[in-house]
Amino acid sequence: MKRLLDLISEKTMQAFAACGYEETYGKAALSNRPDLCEFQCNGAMAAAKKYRTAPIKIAAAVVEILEKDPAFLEVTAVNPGFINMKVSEAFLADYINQMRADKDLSVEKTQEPKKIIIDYGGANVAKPLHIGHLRSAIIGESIKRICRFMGHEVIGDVHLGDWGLQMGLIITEVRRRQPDLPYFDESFTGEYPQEAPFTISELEEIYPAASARSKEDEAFRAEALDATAKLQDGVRGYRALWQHILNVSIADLKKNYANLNVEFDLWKKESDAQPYIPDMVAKMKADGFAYEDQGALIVDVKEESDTKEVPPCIILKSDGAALYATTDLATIIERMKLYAPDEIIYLTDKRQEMHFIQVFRCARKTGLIPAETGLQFIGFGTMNGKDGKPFKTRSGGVMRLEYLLSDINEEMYRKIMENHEADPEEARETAKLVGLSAIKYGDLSNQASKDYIFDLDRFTSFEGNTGPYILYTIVRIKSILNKYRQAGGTVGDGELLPAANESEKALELELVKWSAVAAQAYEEKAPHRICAFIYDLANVFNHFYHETRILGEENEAIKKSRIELLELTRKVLETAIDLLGFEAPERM
RNA sequence: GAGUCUGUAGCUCAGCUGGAUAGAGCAACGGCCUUCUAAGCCGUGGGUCGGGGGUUCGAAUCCCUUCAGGCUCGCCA
Repeated sequence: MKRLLDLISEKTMQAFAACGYEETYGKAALSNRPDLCEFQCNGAMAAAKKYRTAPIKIAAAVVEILEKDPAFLEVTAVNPGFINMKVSEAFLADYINQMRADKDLSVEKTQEPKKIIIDYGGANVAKPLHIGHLRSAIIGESIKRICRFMGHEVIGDVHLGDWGLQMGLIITEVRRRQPDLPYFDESFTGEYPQEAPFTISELEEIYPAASARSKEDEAFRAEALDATAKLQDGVRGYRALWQHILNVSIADLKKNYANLNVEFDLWKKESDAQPYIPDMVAKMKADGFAYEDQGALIVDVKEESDTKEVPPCIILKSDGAALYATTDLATIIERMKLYAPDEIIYLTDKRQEMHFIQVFRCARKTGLIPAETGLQFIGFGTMNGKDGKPFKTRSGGVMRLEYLLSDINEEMYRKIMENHEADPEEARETAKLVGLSAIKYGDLSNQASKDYIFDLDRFTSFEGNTGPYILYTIVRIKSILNKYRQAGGTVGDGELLPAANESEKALELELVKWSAVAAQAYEEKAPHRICAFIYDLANVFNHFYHETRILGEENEAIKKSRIELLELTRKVLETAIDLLGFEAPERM
């Protein structure tokens, strides 16, 4: 379905052409002066130079043609050469009716669906999710949903870190504590127990303990390195223990991500890529890309046009071990083999940008990936505390996500109960939805690439530009629609009449922007565009709500029309927040 | 040192493919609940868009320069 702005542009461009000017000068735009007009065209100023004519004369000639079009309520030429337009209420209502009838609410889905893998989340096995994992999960989930909404086939992959020294450390610590377990008995040939020898809380305590010990105790560290090597070599007992660690961790991670309304299609992990490494390395060597330098195996990825030093991509350390880049490259091979995506998007902290530049260049240079397959890195900024420094708890540690969420839920619950009487059970559910909206909207309303201040008090205050404000607006709408239904009314089968007042027209004009906003959010992979839009939409709606009687309207046709306008507003808002990864309750 | 990102109201942020008077929220102050949820609405005050120069009819937006801060710069992830 064509956008309203494009329909208007067609008219202005035709008018420019009819006056003898190049039609590209006639491109229309949204007004930046809503007090003067709804749409504007500034092409007369640009055309003036080429045609050596006063811009106001050009504008006046164009206006003369546009005035005859019933789509416009008002078209004026203003000095020095602006063309200001207001559309007619009937034209607008007609467009909105078409939008209501459109299954995608006017959003143009892609003509060429791509298969896209999004690698986000950044979770590690055996380590609890903490604040540092929040942005990747929230932004990644939203971008995944936006891509999917635009018609692409999207695969979200959490891609767990499960293969480094961390695993050796845990295994060694478990051995230190429970040396008699069969996993450590090399002569053991029977079936290992089904039950893991630790719970998730124990596991979460084991890793930091092991990490600390390895820094003090040389022998322990050596043992952990040895355990890591043995695990990677496939020693049976260590593999079995590792599998327990995975199982226990993944179950816990799934629960935590579910609480965030984050859902992965794939739970792949670093270890899955390991089988691809030997052949990959051999091929890079054979093709002459990889060579030894200072003991390490590297691939040069410098390019002529570089303005800065791009260090070579290290494939193998001087001790022969694989590292981050190796695993990422092997993962690309695995993904191409298993899924053949058209594009892979990586979402991590922006400080990893150089690493991905190296990996991407290396993958292209060595032919791991065809030229037409896209590789995109999206880096997000740091979450800082109110002091502008990386967010820490009062005691200086990193805060676990679980605690953060339960703190927020508790605070929301308290506020709900304080505001009005509510059923405690329903209030708990509502608190979860509202709390999640607070935290997600707080993050997503900022540009992802910038650092941002994580201010819990502000996010949970539910005043102003916040998630709860958006939800409140939706709840107001739902409440009216429910009352209308309870009184025997039906929703979705009516016609929108031309707007009867300014605030109603303003609401319609805002709704019309949805298609362009969704497209831009997708193009830029920018959820904050959606936030900005729904905040505007909520504002315009609340203004309308305040000015206009809906259920109290006596004229039935007008009442029905307004109900339909509310229903469309609700649909757009709920579609939009779904793309941000949260949802609205029925009441709050 | 090189590269890169950021700098907009007291605070937190939009706007940056050039357009008319730079927008929100918070905080401050003042109104609006017998009427569809006041988690709301309306209003007041608050800015040389870090500084300087340039391009343009027109610059927060593009170019140059300068200052301040963050981040990155071969065997961590």
